[in-house]
Amino acid sequence: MKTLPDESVDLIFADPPYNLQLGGDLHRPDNSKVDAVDNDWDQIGDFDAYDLFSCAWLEEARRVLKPNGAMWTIGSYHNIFRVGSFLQDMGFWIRNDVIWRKSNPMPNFKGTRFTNAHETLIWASKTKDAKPTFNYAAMKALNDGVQMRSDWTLPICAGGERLKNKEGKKAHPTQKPESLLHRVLLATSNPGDLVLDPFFGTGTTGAVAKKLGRHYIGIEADPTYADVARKRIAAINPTSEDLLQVTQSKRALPRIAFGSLVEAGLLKPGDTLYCSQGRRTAQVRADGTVIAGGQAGSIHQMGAHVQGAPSCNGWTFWHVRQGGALAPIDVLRARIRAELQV
Amino acid sequence: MKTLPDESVDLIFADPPYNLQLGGDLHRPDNSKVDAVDNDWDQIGDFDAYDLFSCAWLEEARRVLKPNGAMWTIGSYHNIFRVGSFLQDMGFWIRNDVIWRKSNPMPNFKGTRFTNAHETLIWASKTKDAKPTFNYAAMKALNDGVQMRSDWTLPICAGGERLKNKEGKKAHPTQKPESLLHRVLLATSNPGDLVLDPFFGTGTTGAVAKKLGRHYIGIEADPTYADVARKRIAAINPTSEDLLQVTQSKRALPRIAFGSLVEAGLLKPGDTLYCSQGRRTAQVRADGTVIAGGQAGSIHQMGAHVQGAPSCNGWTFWHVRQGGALAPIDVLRARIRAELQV
DNA sequence: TCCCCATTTGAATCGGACT
DNA sequence: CAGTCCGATTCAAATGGGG
Repeated sequence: MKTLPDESVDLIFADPPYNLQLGGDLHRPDNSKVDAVDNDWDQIGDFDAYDLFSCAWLEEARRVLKPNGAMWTIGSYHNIFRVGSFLQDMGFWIRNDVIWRKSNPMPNFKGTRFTNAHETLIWASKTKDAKPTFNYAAMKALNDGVQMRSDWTLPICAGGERLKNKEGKKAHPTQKPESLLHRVLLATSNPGDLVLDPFFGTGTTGAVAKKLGRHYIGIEADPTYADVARKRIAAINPTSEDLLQVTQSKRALPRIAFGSLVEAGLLKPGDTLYCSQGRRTAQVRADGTVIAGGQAGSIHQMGAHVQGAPSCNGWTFWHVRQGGALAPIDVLRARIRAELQV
Repeated sequence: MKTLPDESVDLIFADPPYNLQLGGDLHRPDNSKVDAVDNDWDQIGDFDAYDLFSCAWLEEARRVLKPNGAMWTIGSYHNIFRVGSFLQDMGFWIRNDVIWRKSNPMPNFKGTRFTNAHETLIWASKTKDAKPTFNYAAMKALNDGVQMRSDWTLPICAGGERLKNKEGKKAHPTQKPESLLHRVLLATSNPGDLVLDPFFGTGTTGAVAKKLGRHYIGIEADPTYADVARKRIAAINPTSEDLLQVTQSKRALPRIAFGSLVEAGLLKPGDTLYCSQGRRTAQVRADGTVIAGGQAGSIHQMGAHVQGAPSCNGWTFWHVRQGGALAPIDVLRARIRAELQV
């Protein structure tokens, strides 16, 4: 990076080591072992060492970035707060933080935390007054005609896209999906621009840059990764129709948990639910379970329980009293759905 | 906050001002503890005051929080990276960063950025080794039976929930939705706990705490906001205690020794246990150990032994013959537990 | 060729009570 | 405080084999 001239690149995408601090081995409930990121390159050290490392590469990034260039970084809660603070301290101006919302994250196997289902990207310009590229209309088109939001729901890199080594194992433990880079490059660069990735890995940034007609520079310390990246990018046909591809955003009908009704205040803990006849009742608890017939469980389980049935759709079985009459709780769900649809 | 005793609160929810630069109406507290700031950062002018302010209230928060208490903060990209870094520097241990994904955010009117559609929360414990409350099973129940993720889709505070002043304008510019606090308090506190909100505003934290049977302390500098909060919370009827019980994790259930089953006569020495396929067997001994694969030990040890697995839950691995079919010995444990309840 | 079911896997700061 | 041992704990998507 030191060899690059000042103010020479249009966009930097940096996926630095996260400096994960893992304990012992982690096993799934079926006793299989999780293939964790325990590579040496991720073990930077304590916060002081990581801060020194971060400042060093960020200073170089700042030097080589054009005045109106785009600065992107990605990270998790382990490192992103530190990187974000340094960006601000150095005078970068944050335009957005963007959430990569994983559609298929790894679960929390021990039941100790929320599923770690996202990573955070930061899009910054070099200064407050800079005029970085932002292809607003392209983003809107990519998002079915409505403004692109700061949360992007994309699957993790798997299947045929995931590069394997000779042993059939993943070639890199943290390969990013091309869809993510596609959106980054399409949004904040133009064809012919020069893109720099100082942590190239297996070259996702280069692959997408080539497909989208951007030039690229990739820096990678590990020769094995660099070799994989070279072969990968060489196999890409730059004149293909890939240039026209856009990732489709899937907008499935959102699933609504019964607990959402309690959170939203449409139902309160202690409220009574009735069957359509009004003879069976259930009481709502704070976590979205209900008590009926002396047991606690979901609206579906307890609907089945009081009927002695194998299953039950609680949304249509249980009712609330509305102005003297009984209305199925499905009408409350419809109200939540209406709010969620922008 | 200075008047509160050390290690006295179970949960802190802090919604600090997001940025000194933008509002300009952020006043540094007169009693800010400058000597507590031991960071040696090379700060850029505008962030200095905000950092001093942040460190001051975070240090106090750390002092009053119980060793196993929960620390929550919320913010946007303007301030959350700084707050998150300070939390780490002070020794807080981040458990999750959580994304509040707004279903109805304000659009970006000028088309210059992505719609700012989320805010970031940080859930941290006081130290790495702390054992904070996490109601895993309740969160899973609230999310329709699947593990709660780190991204929460909830609408912004609007409609009847949004407090208005006499002129019909919003009483507070950044009132948080009760649904957000509901999830925070339900996940990481228990009924009877003491919740502190050092930036109380119009009292959303207090309102939800009262509804969920948590005690609360709210600190608010602006008397107008404090007045709104007092009236708002006074109008709330607390929920009766028994309905605040939430789905319990199995870890919270009383522990039953396998030997209890032998003592109670549910199993006899010499009885045979089977794996679910019936191919592996074990023999029960009088002291609650079993013999399998030529060795003797606990049901867990022998379950792991015959599978060649690192560990095993013997309660679900081993079965007994009941009327021709196989049933896990866990059903026998359930019978003992039911008797203990009486 | 298609459907079904079992298997595999992904940036993870992943337990806790008792001796 | 370290060691021991009980025993709780997973979701979405891709892959691959059998019918």
